[in-house]
Amino acid sequence: MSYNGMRPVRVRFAPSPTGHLHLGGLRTALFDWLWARKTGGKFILRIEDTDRRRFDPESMDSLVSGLRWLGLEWDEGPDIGGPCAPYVQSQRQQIYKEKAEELVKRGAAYRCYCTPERLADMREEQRRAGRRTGYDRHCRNLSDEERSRCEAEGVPSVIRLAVPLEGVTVFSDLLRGDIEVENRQLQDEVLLKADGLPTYHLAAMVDDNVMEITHVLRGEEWLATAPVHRLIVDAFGWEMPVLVHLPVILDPSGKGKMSKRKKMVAGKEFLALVHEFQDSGYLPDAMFNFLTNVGWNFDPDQEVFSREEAIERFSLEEINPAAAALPYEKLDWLNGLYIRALTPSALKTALLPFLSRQLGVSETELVSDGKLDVLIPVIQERIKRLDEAAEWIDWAYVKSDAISYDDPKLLIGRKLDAGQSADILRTGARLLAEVEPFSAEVIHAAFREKADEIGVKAGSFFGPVRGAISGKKVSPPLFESIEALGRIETLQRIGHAVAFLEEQGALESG
RNA sequence: GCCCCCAUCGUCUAGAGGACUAGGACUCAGGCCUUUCAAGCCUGCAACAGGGGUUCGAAUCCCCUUGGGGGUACCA
Repeated sequence: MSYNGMRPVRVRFAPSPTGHLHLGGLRTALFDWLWARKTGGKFILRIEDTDRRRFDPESMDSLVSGLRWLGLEWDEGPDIGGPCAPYVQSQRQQIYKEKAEELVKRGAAYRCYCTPERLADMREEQRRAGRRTGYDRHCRNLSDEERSRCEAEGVPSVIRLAVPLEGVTVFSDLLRGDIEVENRQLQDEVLLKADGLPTYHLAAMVDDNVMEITHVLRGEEWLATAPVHRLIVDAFGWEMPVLVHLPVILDPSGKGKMSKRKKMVAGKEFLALVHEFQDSGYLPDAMFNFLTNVGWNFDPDQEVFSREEAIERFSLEEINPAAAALPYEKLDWLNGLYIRALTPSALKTALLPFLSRQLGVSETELVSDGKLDVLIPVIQERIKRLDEAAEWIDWAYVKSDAISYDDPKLLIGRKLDAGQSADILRTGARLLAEVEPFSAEVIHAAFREKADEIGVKAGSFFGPVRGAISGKKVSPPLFESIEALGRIETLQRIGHAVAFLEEQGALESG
């Protein structure tokens, strides 16, 4: 597939390095990538760092690592170069300056000498008068004498676009069709700032042209300034790329654009930054699957699909122009699905950094004992995020005397009293002392047999043991847990539990 | 305020005039399974914002209202 039947597709993700990459940006990049891969075109990464004040040096890492995390490799970009290098706008200053001057010569733009103070006063006055705010075009009508006087005095200036005073500007959005805007609603936007750097309006149009971008995917927040971009492109006599304004991603309340700032909704803090999702243990494949289905739909009857399938089916025309909130619960569900689809060994690898951090045990130590190999397969279907694993198995990584039995119900079997529960625990301990080999399967069989023999329900038997070894009411399956813990440690914990029950009993009767 | 965009279950969505008694997924509720918790399976609750047109026929087309979102910087 190609643009105009001729040009190969070239799309670009053009973030500005002003902070951490958030999910909205990642989704834009994802759709760019999908389109490039589908069409056999190029996916380009371009850094739009034309705002010196908002520049954040750390954001480059965030951008790059976020994109890589999702697996969106680019074909041209700052780090790998390409035919249109450099791909960092601050390194392309000269070209914007020339292009801006060119527009001035053509009469499509003009120098403006207004100070920021005058602009601020003007806006203030407009606001007070209840009028529409906007540049009053003071410098558009400067006489030649005034102009040369300003130049002679060295008054700092910007270059502004000379928007037609009348008529309408029409541009086309792939998802919304033709959109018509009256020129009198438009501003004489600044193209080149006083510091010599371009604004987005100029820089993006110039680069999109120079880099032969065929499709521009960007956030819906750009829709309002698209007519200005059309005017700029026309002034140069260039061809307009296909515009695709992606719906904004709303915060979970469904109100307002998801921002980088932390926000609480329904008493819960929700994630917005890519690295936060990463740190919470979402799998890249799950995130890819999830994000692809927000604003676009793979198939109403198939929720889970591979990258290849997504590339195969993706189409720009099918993108839904309506803003959407992220279905976070669906993400959790999907992530759980992907976790369960992992091989235990792959899951172990993915889990190691999380467990190490949360359990305070080094990764080498975690790998050296065999516990994880027994435990991971049984917690696999119980976790939806990687960061949930630690709380399932933390009891296996503490000393036996660190297990607390404070909750009195912990060691009491269903329909049993404290004395009977202690007996049950002693029975279990006897079994565990002899069983050979010390494996979940064998232990399980032994316990079953004993339960039948003494006429105790499985739940009543296993419950106290579970409490004894884990200190928890809810734990991974009991027999794998026992196997992971090992015979000595298990017997020690049961011993402590029995002692605890006896102590309780003594206190009560005494 | 002004300009622009959008509008199907709580949420993500299918639906491009008759196949709609509006489908799927998540969530939630109930059930089965079961050593706890999960997972799995089954069942259920739940939507075309409102009003006018157009048409034999409208969730689908048009208009208005309402609601929501975006923009209104020498930020992107």
